[in-house]
Amino acid sequence: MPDYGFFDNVYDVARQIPPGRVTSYGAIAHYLGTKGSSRIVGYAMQAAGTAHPPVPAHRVVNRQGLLTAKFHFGGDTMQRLLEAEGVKVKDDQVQDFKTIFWDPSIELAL
DNA sequence: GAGGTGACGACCC
DNA sequence: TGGGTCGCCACCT
Repeated sequence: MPDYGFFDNVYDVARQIPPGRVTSYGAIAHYLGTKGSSRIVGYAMQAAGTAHPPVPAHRVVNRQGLLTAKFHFGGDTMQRLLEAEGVKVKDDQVQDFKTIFWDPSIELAL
């Protein structure tokens, strides 16, 4: 079996994010039990573009709901993807962030 | 084996 | 309220 590390764990959670919803790096890290590793989640997302199967990293934003990953996607690709799912984005910031916020520690806590 | 890096978060002033 | 600084832990070289 493959060496399932922290990255794969992050990918697994990110893939469970339903369309039209977004989550934060800290939320995923907290769900994994390592909230201090919020940076690791972001680092994992960097490799998410090369991960298989692909991970919807565009649904993951920072704690402020800001599209920090947008710079890595290149252009407005991230915003376009979110808007295509019904997520309203303005000024690189997710509108009604707390409303569409998807917390794995709650949704997957069952 | 050790050092450096990083798509963040929380604390301090 | 806003800006700046520190910490934090896994992956890569």
